[in-house]
Parts: sequence; C-alpha cells; structure tokens
Amino acid sequence: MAGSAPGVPLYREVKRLLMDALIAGDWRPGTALPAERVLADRFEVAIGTLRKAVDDLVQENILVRQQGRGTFVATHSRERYQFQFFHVVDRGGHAEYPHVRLLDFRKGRAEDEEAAALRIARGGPVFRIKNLLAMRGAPVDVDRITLAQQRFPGLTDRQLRERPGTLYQLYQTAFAITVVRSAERLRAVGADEDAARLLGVDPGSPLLEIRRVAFTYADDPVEFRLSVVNTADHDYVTDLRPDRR
Amino acid sequence: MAGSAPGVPLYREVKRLLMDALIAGDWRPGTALPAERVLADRFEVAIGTLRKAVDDLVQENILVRQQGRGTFVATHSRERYQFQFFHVVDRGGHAEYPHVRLLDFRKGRAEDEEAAALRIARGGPVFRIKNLLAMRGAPVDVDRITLAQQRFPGLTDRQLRERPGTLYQLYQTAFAITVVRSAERLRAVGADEDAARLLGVDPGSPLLEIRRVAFTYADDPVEFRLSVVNTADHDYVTDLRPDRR
DNA sequence: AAGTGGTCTAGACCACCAT
DNA sequence: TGGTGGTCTAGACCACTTA
Repeated sequence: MAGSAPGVPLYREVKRLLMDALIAGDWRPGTALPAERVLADRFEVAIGTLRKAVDDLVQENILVRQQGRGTFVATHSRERYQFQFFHVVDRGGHAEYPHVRLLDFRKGRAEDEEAAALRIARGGPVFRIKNLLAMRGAPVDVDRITLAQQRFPGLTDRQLRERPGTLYQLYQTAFAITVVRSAERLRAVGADEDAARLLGVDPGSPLLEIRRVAFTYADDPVEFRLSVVNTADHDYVTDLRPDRR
Repeated sequence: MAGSAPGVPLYREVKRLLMDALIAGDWRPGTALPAERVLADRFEVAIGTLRKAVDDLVQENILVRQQGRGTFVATHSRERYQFQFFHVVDRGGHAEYPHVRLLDFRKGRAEDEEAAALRIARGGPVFRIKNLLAMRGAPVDVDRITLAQQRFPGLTDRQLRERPGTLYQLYQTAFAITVVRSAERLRAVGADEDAARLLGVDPGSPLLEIRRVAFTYADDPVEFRLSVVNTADHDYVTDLRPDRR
C-alpha cells in the first residue's frame, strides 16, 4: 500500500480496493473472501487496518461476517429484503414476506421523473413492471417498477414470473447488479381508479405512496419504484433494525 | 476491569459503564468527557478497547467526537432534530426546521395506545400537547404529544411557549431526559374535521399519519407523538443520513 | 506548544466452526 | 485439529484545535 493519496486514511484506500474488486466481480455474491490475514498481507497493511475497512463494508450490508466461517459477499435473501427494503407490516407488527403477482411487463420510454431517478436520458428505453403484492391473501400494495433497458439486457416476463425469490435476487443473479441501498419518499394520496380496483378500496381512499430509488455500488441508481399501499390494516415502519447494539 | 461477566467482551462492559455514568448524570449534555487516554487508564483497559466502546456510543448519537477538541455528550440542536427525527421536507427536498405554534396544553389520563407506548398504567396521568407546525408560512403538520406526568413534573404551557428550540431540547435541559432514538409507524388516513380545519384541506383529504415513540437510554419510552401531515407539497423522507461514508 | 481524537502497527489470545 | 473472525494490548505517530 505504498503511494497512497495524501490525507486519505489507509483503511479507506483498502476499502476502495475491496469495493473495486467487488464491482469487478472478483468475488461472486455468496462466496467467501480470502481470510483477513491473507488480505492484510496482500494489501501490505496491519490486520487491524484491514478489519477497519471490512467493518465499513459490513455496516453498509455489502459484506457479511460469520465468526469461525469467513467473510462473505452479501446476497439478497427474502429476509434481507424484508428487513432492509420492505417496510410494510400488518397492524400487529408481524413482518411477512408478501406474495407477488406480476400484472404487467412492457417496454417504454422514460418519463421525466423516471429519467431523473435513474440518471438516464429523458425518453430513454426502459422496462416497466407492475406487481400486485398480497399479504395473508389480501392485496396490499401495487408496485410499478422502472428499469433502464441498458442495465437489464434481455429481461423477460418469464424471468419475472418464474423467479423464486425477490426481484433483487434476480438483479443479482441474472444481471450481476447488487442493490446495496435505497432512498424513499412517502406521501398520502387518494386512490386512483386503477389502484382502487386492484386493492379493493373505493376511489379516493387514502393510500400511502412510496417512491423508492435503489442504488448499487457507488450510489449508482438502478431501479425506480412507485408503490401504492393500502394502510387500512398495515403500517409502514421505520426501525426494522436487526443491526446496532 | 477485573471480574467481568464471562462471555461479555470487555469493550461492552466499558460501554455499559459509560452509559451508566451518562444515565447517572456524571457528565451533563454538551460537556466534554475526560480524554480517551484518561478514561482508558481509569477503566484499566487499552486505548483501543476504550475507543471501541466510544465508537458504539457515537454511532448511536449519544456521544459526539470532535478531533482535536474532545468527546462530548450529544445535545439536542435543531439540526439534530431535523436530521434524526423530523423527516418532512418540501417537494424540492429542502429541509427546513418548522415553525411551531402551541395550540393546546392540558392534563389527561392515558388512553390504551398511549399507555402501551409509554409503558405506563392505562388511565395514568399524562400531559397532552397539541402543536401546529408550519413551513414557509403554510401549516403542514399537527402534532399531538403525550408525556407521562411523572417523567415531566411541573411542566407548564409557559415552558412550551417560551422554549427557544426543539421540544427535545426542553426535555433535556428542564427534565434531564435525553431522547436518543425513535420508532415510527406510518399510514395514510382521511382528514378529520379538526385536522382539515387546521391544515386548510377538505375533510377526507389524504393525510400522512405518523405514530412516533421516542426513547431515552436503555430503550425507555418517554414520548408518544401522533403527527398528521399534509403531503400535498411535502414528503416524508427516509435516508436523511449525515452519517456513514 | 500542549492536548485532543484519528490512524496504524504487530502481535497475542479467545470463541466459533468445520472436518 | 486447523482455520476463521473477535477481542485486546501497548504502544507510535498523525491531524486538528486551542491558547
């Protein structure tokens, strides 16, 4: 690790190198990284410095440590989706992974909001996915998802229909895109005709509208999602923290 | 640090001791802790171990480090409130501390939901505060706050009216209660008559309802707050992170 | 210049997991 | 038993703040 930039801590440089390797695909999701001692030797830093870099990546949900086993590249499981991205729980507080039904899949051209969120040109080619999410058999949430065609070449509705897990698992396994973070903006709206019909409520009923932008490494946006949630029997919860303490 | 519990890391014990001192009021909010080297000597641990304990408390927003100056007990400023607790921003994304007007202050007996949230007996004595929050002159949010009388002895509407900063600053300075964390549940509702009048919308208009429980040290709940927000021109945003990276 | 937190080292030993 | 991450030590030196 000779010749680092001035003023930048060594462990930040190491973190940068680890992230570069992850972005380059040197270690696939779910696989173990070399042992910390090995990585420390490779980067020619002390073990403590290496660990500090890994600490950061673990905190950002990019790596997962398991004592006695190793350090792994994080994968997208249902559990992870539920804790990190899906914040809707039933009134009792029971978290449950929803049942997802594909309603529509088509190509289109990016509207202003989509283009801005995905940082692509306005009118650029996108995929649009429309899903109906149900919990305990009752429809709760309509998701409209927008993806840049360029990032998901050859995506088909068959992939969406046959996918066993979460969409983010599909992104990861089929397109080597790992979602690591999301930002959401929420507001209350009145149900439009379409949402009212799908969710089984009266038009104009209050619904929770969620705009989510999902990012992969380096704060690169890859998905825009507009969710409309019937909060008659469900809440959006912050604080689903299996972290801290 | 001889005689620690088996299986508990030393830095956790140190963290426990630091929190005990904070709860006991050994260091007042805003004041500096002894230097890390001094604390390490006092607890008879290595500096690295002491730092790891402090790291945790910094991450939990309980302590604040300032290089070259010291480590301080976190205080409640408007900035902190805005980033950690107040998640409403205008559509452009501009965060702005709202103007608060006290509408009502009275004593009452805890309803079921309030009692459960505050972990007090049903029907127990509480204070109820009703505030109208405005941004850029326009009313945006009605807050109904419930506090256990026992935790805030002698609270008066004069204190609320003359308070220069945030409510959490008042809790901290006048009642030695430091809010360190909150949990929120959100849903969309139709405006009732009262909210409609205060926010200047039609009854039944969709509003965002937020239930917040605020906790002090040791996950001890001290405030229940029901907010109703007009999201016509504002959003609730997650991800107001001045942390990480 | 003195004092603070921030980084970095080079180990030792412990707890846990797989075999 | 051997390999992994987790904890802990006892320093040295750097960067920043204050006086």
